[in-house]
Amino acid sequence: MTDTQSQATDTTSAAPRAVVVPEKPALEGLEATWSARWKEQDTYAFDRTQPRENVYSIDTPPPTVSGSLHVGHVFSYTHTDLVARFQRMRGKSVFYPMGWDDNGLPTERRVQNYYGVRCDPSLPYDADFTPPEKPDPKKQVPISRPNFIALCEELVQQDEQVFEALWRTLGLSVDWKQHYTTIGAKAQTVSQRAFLRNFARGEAYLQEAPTLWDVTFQTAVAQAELEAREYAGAYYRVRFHGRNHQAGESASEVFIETTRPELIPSVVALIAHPDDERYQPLFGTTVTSPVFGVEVPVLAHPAAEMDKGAGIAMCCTFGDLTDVQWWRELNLPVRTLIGRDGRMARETPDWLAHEPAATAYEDLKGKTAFSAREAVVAKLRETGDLDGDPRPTQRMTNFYEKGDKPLEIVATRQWYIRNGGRDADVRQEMLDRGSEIQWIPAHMKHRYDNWVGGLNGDWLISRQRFFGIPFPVWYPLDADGEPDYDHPLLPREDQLPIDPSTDAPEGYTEEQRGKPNGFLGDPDVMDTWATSSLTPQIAGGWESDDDLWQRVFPMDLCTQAHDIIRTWLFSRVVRADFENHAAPWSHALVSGFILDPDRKKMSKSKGNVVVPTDILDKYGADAVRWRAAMARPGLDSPFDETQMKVGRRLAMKVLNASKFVLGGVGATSVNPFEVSEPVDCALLGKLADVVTKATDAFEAYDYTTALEAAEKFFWEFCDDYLELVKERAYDEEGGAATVSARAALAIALDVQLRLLAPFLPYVTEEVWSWWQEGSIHHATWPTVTELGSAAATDPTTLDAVSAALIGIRGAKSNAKVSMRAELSRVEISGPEALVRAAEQAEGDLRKTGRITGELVFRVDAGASELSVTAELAPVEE
RNA sequence: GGGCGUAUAGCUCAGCGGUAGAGCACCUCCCUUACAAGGAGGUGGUCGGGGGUUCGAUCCCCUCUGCGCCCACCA
Repeated sequence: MTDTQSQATDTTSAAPRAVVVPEKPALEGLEATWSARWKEQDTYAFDRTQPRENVYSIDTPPPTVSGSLHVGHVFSYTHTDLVARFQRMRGKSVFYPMGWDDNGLPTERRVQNYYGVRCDPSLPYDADFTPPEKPDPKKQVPISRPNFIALCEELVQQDEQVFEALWRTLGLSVDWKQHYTTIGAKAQTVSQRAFLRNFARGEAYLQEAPTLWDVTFQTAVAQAELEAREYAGAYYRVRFHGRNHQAGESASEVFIETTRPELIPSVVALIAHPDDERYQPLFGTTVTSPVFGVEVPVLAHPAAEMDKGAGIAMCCTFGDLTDVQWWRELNLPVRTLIGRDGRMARETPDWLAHEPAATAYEDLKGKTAFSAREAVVAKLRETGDLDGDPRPTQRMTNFYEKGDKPLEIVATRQWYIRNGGRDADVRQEMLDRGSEIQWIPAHMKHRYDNWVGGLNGDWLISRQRFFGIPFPVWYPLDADGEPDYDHPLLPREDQLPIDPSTDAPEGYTEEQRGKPNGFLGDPDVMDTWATSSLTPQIAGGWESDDDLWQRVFPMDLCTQAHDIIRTWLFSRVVRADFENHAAPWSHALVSGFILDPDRKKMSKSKGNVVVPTDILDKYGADAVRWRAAMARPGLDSPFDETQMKVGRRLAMKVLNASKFVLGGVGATSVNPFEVSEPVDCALLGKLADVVTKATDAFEAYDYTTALEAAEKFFWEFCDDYLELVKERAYDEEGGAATVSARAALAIALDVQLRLLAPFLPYVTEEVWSWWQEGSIHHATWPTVTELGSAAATDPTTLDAVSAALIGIRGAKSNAKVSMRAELSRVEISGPEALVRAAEQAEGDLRKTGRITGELVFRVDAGASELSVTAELAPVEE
């Protein structure tokens, strides 16, 4: 323990402290003052000398720095911080790093818009390049890949400073020395090392296969990045022609329904369900496609649904994922027409080389899917093979979550990591790992199980982009200059990080790049998730700082909102399972979303985003944190600005009440032995219950209940107890009763500040600095023991006294007189226990209620609660 | 279509076997030397509908309905 800690916890010392209470305490400026002080004093530094059992380690989501933060982020990150601060006060050395996700497509897009450039990898590096002064989004300047990367790195640094400033203002107790970025050297080394190991163990593999492809960004995307959206389309009923076969009675034509007639030239089969009576005669025969006259078989497969469309489907390579399944399971040929740019092949493919296909295809060359559709439909009308009018439909279509055109399926060579999508054993392993984690709230585990159970393929990690971590892989070229993908060349781990586009593999020289018998660097980069799936390893010093790693891994907590369970959370489980044979953390805390007041998700496109800096400026960090803490784990919560005011009022009240206790009354002695009066003991008894409740709640990650308990007590402390003992505490003559009140006030304040410190780090730190040494954030979390024997007092005494006081105030309020009005007679009646309890505070009630006449306590055996009647003293004219 | 969650005062939410709670809003009053970006007091709900279990249900079970989210769905 440090010096500051032992001083702060020295609550039995009665020695007077130098107390400096400001004349007019204010919330304004607290963030600037204290966040600077925390930075300067390294208040939240991780003490890495502590053994694992004294460490609490946290894996936080690295925010996408090229994106913008909204209140939802602020709330979710606050939730993590609440737990971090609680654990720190409980005596744990908290490992709380922060990373920036600066890698990947979002940064590329931001750079393109910000500077008005685009990456053209075919261009040479230009050392003198400066971006255009006025970026023109319509005329982006093409620049080389190294120039482009340089701009990415530059902009990302600016963005990161803005983010760090925001997090510091919010008061996140991050240890900024434990900081990382997903494009940084540390992340590159870890990503490449983990990849090499996955490859060596067979968990990562290269495969040419149909892949979901975004034609705008021209990159492959993973299942986890899909988003199903409504998309307008139409059903076209199209005739295929039967061939002359021996069963002369069978249909000479068959109709299919399709929403993508432009794919007719790439049809490879018609497929119906094996049990479908209607198509039994056709199985094993062939039909020819309309317009193009290509002959294809009619096949049976159970994935065909009888009640969908015409019950018989056209299988094209590739229109959708069912096509991929049929292609794979029925061994169909590949007839790809739509290319990586989303356009139809510019050369006539061989299966369309004959007539009438060749002529028909001439018009489709190089067209987008959309215009090709129009062209094919026109031809179908000409030949009469379109039956009836197209029927409009809204259907769900897969999009890349960041894209705005439907995904195509293109056969490409990609890197995959096994995740259970194709292997029941691996899948079960991942489900088992999920069961090792304690989910908060518990039902979020269903999301995880649901996702893992529904995987339909391995995890595609390669992206055909630029600003990302390269694959540490080269391929040897044969005598013809063709790459041998089956025998990749790999670096040693001690050479990492490497860039295969600038580094040459061992045994080769740079001159051999791209030459026959030379080598080729893998041109792709890893997807961001392939790196952020390793945040525990990156932050925790895996394979680079074993001492640290042993102290922090597996981690205690990961936090995230529920939308990234399928991506970030799951992918970290996969990586840690393969590499470390462990779940990466013991607890997963899942935050809900902050919705707009209409309960819609906030999004930039809807224009309903609340900018965090605005509300931080307006209400202060403590108020915003208070509101965040009111959102329980996993529950979505609508944003309501008026609630910030409530948090602000609490923060303000802490300042004022503290000023009164410390400055006004001058109560600073926190010696529990001085507390002797029954009411004062009852206060501490009640406080003991609050401490227990808040502690239990926090240990169960229920920060909201911990806050509610502390806050409720605090308001009662201010409104009732403080009012009640004010006069006695002020009492100039002193005496045991005064000493008792002052000690109770000081102890209660001391404890309450610590209970509130995780939520309101600024005001509590400010007040702490008036009378205590060191930071409150290193003070120990309150315990019942420190309250002394008074902790055992029955708190109902205080409740009875409060009820009497409220009754007295109620009488005045009903009479519409000032609280200062004097009372000539007051009678407090009710059940014996309550009356006797209230009677113990007779002096306090008399003074506080300004009772000048008689104060009668009368037992009314029939009553269930206290009642108060009061007579006003005559007012002098 | 599958899964999960949710339905309590005008709003945001607690409660979860014993005839309803908080904060905000609203109404009334009070400038009481900690606090007027305050304080005191008060109005306000057949706890989504229907069944069932129980001496008793907002709380447990079944069912229906609404809302939200996740997944699947391109014939």
